[in-house]
Amino acid sequence: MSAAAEKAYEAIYQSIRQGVILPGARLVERQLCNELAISRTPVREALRRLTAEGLVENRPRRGVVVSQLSDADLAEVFEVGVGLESTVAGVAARKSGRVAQLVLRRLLTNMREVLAQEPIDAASYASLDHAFHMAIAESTGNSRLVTMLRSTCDLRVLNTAFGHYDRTHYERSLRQHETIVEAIEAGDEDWASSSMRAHVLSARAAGASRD
Amino acid sequence: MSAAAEKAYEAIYQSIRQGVILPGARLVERQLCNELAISRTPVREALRRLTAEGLVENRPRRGVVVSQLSDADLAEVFEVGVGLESTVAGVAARKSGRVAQLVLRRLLTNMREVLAQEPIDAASYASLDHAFHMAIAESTGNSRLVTMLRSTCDLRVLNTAFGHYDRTHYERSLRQHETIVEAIEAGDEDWASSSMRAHVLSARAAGASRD
DNA sequence: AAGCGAAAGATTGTATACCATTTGATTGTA
DNA sequence: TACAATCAAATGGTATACAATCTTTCGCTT
Repeated sequence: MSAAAEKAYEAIYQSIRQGVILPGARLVERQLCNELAISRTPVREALRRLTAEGLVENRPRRGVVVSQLSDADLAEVFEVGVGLESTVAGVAARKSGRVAQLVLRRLLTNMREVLAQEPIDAASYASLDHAFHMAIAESTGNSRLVTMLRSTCDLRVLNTAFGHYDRTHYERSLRQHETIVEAIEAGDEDWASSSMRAHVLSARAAGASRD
Repeated sequence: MSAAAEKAYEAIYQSIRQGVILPGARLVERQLCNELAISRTPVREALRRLTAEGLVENRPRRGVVVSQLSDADLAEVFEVGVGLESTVAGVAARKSGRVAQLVLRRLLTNMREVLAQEPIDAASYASLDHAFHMAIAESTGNSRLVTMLRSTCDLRVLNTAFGHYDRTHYERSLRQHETIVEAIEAGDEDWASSSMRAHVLSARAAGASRD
């Protein structure tokens, strides 16, 4: 993807992830062209890429809308997430190196600091949580795992954001994160895989679409 | 994706999967336009989609080439495959219905018939094997699992095709398929998941990029 | 003869024009 | 007033023209 198309993708992607454009909203090509000062071709390219990643849906001849996940959709995403994340954690336990593990430790520290505040800054925690999961994926050195996980994480973040989380939930999440890091540092594949699985399942049980 | 773009995608996709276009080959947009009698826009759209799926790679300003997987790439694909396929099998054990299971039985029968011949028709078995794995995925009712699995299956099929398989390998593959179906029919998630995992790992061990 | 450099050709990236379909509004009628 | 038919505006799909960049080749110099 080249300059203009990349610019369009990044702009739209960030707008969706940061909630500037809400689920259900319609994306009109010519409108995006004006805002970004580029032509339709790269805009369409960006939209198709977002479609492939599941962030938007393409109704033929009717334009694209930001994906609005039904309960069934969310269940699908979690089903993929449980399998994918536990696989990722297991591989990370086998293959992650020292520097990657230091990054994870650093992220844990930052998360603790966020939870030390009152009230809790949900957006900050969400951002750190996302970074945490992606850091584990990247530590596997498997670019395909990274891509797939990014897709499911983005989808989970789409229609929610720790809305129902209280302090208890956050602290449980942090404890689980700590366990996962310990398992990865120990190089214990099954332990890492299982604790990540438990982590994702508990997030689903909490009714949040994200952990 | 609409008419022309869909046509382009399907044509290029099939050409790659059936080996009409070999890995490493360059795909020139104008040339594809002439062959398909459509303009560049839908051709480019198809190429981007294939890029997202990993079947082709896009070198900016230098065109797209059919993906040629290195050993490291293949290892990545298998790492994803092991996790994804075992997840799929587990979900299938929980959710697949009677008709889906009958389809699997039918595929087993067909595979047995292929192996009853001498010499073994590798292409036929490969086709049935692919259908088998995709049928399990579809029986989960989870469209996202289907999409992801299709991607990894296609990649595995890309640079090989049972080249190193002898009759022993084929028969082992068939036995494993039978076990997987039994586990799914029994509704036993762990059994299904484990036997699928074993199946994929044994395929990797056999040195083939496909099972 | 070998190597470097410039120009020409080929090919991708971007912009725009045109066509087909959808959407919505307006007007006429029951 | 309610409904339906029709027409206009909006918008996505496709084709094509233009620009930027890469590749290759040909010629010049050493």
